[in-house]
Amino acid sequence: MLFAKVVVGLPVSGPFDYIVPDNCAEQIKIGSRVWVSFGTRRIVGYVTDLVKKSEIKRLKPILELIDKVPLLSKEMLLITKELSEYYCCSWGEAIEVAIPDDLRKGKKIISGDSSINGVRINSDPIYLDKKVSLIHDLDGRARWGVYINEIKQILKNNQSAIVLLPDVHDIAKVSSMINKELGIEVQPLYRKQPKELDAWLKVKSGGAQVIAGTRSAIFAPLNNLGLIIIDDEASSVYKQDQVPHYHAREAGFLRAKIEGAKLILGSRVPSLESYYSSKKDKAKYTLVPRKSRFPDVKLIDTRHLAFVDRKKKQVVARILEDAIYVVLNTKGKVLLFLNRKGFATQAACHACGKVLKCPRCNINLVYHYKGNLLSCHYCNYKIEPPKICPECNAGYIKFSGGGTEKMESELSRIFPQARIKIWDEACQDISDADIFIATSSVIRRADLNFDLIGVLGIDNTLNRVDFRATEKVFELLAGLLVLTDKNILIQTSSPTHHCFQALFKKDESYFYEAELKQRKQLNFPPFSHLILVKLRGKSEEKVKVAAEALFNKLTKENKSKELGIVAVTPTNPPKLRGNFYWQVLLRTGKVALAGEFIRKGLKGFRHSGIIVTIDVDPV
DNA sequence: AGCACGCCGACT
DNA sequence: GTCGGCGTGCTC
Repeated sequence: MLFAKVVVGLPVSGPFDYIVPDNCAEQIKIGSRVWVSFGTRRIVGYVTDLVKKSEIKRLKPILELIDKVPLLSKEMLLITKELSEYYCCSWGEAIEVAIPDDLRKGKKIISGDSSINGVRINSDPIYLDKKVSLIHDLDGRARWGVYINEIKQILKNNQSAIVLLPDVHDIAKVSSMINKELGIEVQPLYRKQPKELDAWLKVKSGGAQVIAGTRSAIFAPLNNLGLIIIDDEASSVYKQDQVPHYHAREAGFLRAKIEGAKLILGSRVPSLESYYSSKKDKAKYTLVPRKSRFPDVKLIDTRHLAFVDRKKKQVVARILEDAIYVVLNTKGKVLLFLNRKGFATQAACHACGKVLKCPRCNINLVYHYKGNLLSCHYCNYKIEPPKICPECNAGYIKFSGGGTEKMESELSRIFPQARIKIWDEACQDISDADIFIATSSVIRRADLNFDLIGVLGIDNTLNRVDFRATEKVFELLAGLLVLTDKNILIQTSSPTHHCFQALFKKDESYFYEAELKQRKQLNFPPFSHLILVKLRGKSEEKVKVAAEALFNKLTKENKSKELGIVAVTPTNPPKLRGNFYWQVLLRTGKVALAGEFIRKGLKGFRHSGIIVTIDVDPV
C-alpha cells in the first residue's frame, strides 16, 4: 500500500494523506501534481512525499496523476517549504507562486510540446564560491560590467543564471545587452507574459541558460543554477503585496543556499538590510566609486526663511528662486523635484470646511488640473469636482496645498519668460523646456543632466509615520545625484538630519552608519523583524473590536522575551476599497518562533466577517 | 479559499 | 409550513 502526502494551494495547513491507486503507483513521484477530492471539491494537489503507511482513518484516493515526470524538483520543494514557514502561508500557496498559472489549474504538460532547441546543460555539479555579494554602484553605470563578467564565468562552467529586475520594461533592454556582450539568447520570464507556460517549460527542459525576469522569476526552473543576480535590490516591488507576502531577495538567499548558487545584489542605493548583511559578513561588500563629479548640495533651512517668504507662503524660497534665475540666464536646465502629483492636496468647502474625501478610502481627494478631476491616490477613484459643497449646499469648493500642477502655475507667475513643463514618463529629453517639475518617476532616467536641482516639500516624505521614511528620502535624493554634477538645493526644516547631511558631506556611508545606529537604538529592522497581522472587514466597529481582542489574546499568551506584541492600530489609510483595516504589530528576533506563535494564536481566533492575513517583514 | 451545514426571519 | 440569509467549521 502506497500513500501520498499532498499539499494544496489553499490557506490550510497540510500535508493531507491520499491513497495512491495501483494504476499510478509506478509513475507517481515526489513533486508530481495530482487531482484530488478535497472536501467537496476537485482540486490540484502537489505530492511532497510518498510513504508506506498513514495515521489517518478515512482516506480518499488520488483521482488522477497529472505529471509522470515530477514538476517540482527536490530543491524547489525545499525552497517553497522554507518560504512558507517564514512567511506564514501554506506550503501549497508557496508552491503556486513558483509555477505558471496554467500549471496551477492542472493543465497537462504534453511532452514534445516544448522542444529542446537550446543549449543542453551539463548536469555535473561544479564547485563554486558560494558567497553573497552586494555591489554598491554609486554612479549607477558600473554594476552591469560586473554582472556580465559573472554571467560569463557561469556560462564557461555550463551553469545557468537568473537576472532579476524590478520592472517588466527593463527585461528587453537587459536581454539585448547581455546578448550583445555574450552572444547568448536570454529567455524572458514573468507573470502574464504571452505564452508564459511555453517559456517556463522551455527553461525547465534546459532550453535557456540565462533568464531575465521580475519577482516570480526567482523560482525559474533552471537546472544546475550557478548564479542569481538581483538588480536594484532595494526596490520595494520585490515584495509581493498579496499572500504569500514573500520578498524576492529573501527567496534568493534561500535558493542560493539550497542550490549552492552565487547571489549578487546590486544597487545604486542599497537597502539597509543588505548593507547590514555586508557588515555582518553575510555578504561581501563592493563599493564601485563615483566617476562623475559629486554635485554641491546646499541646504535651505525653511525655519529661517525671510519673513516675506513665510508670509506669502512661498513654495520656492528666495535663495532657490535666485539660483533658478542664474541658470535661466545662462540657458541652463532646472529640475524641481516635488514628490506629489496633482494640483492641490486638499479640496474643502469654503463655508462649512467640509473636506472632500474618497468614499472608499476616506482620504483626501487630490485635484488634477489636467482633466479637471478629483482623484484618490490609493484606489484611483475619480469624480468631477462639485461646484458647490455637497455637505452644506452653500459654499464653493476651495483648493489648497500644492502638487506638481500647482507648482507649475506658481512658477509661470514667478518666471514668466521660462518654458515650464511637468516631467512625465513620456518625455523624451529636456530640450523643449527650461524648468522641469518632476516626481520620483524622473529618477529612473540616468541620461539627463541638469544644471540645478531644487528639492521641495521633501519634509512631507521625511515626516511620515514610517520607520523607513528616512531611507525613502535618502533613496530619492541619492537618485537625484545622477541627474546633475553641478548643484542641488534642498528646502527642509530639518537640515541637520543625517539623510541630508550625508549628501552635504558627499559621503553615502555617513547616511548608512547614522541610520543603522538609529535603527539599532530603536530596535527596528535590520536589527529585528516586524510582523503585521492585518484584519479587514466591512464593519469598522467589528474590525476594531476583533483587532483589539487579538492584540489582548496574543499579549496574554506571549511568554517569550524574543517576541514583542507592540501595538494595535488602524492602518494608513484606515479604509481601502470599501474595507476597513486594523493591524497588530509584532517585533521579533526570530521569525520562525514568532510565526509558530501567531499560527497557534489564530487557530482559536474567530470573528465573523473578519479576514486575517500575516505580512512578515512588511515594506 | 470555498462549500455544506445549521439555525432564525419573510413569503406562497 | 419552507426558502434563503449568512455565521461557523472543515477539508486526508
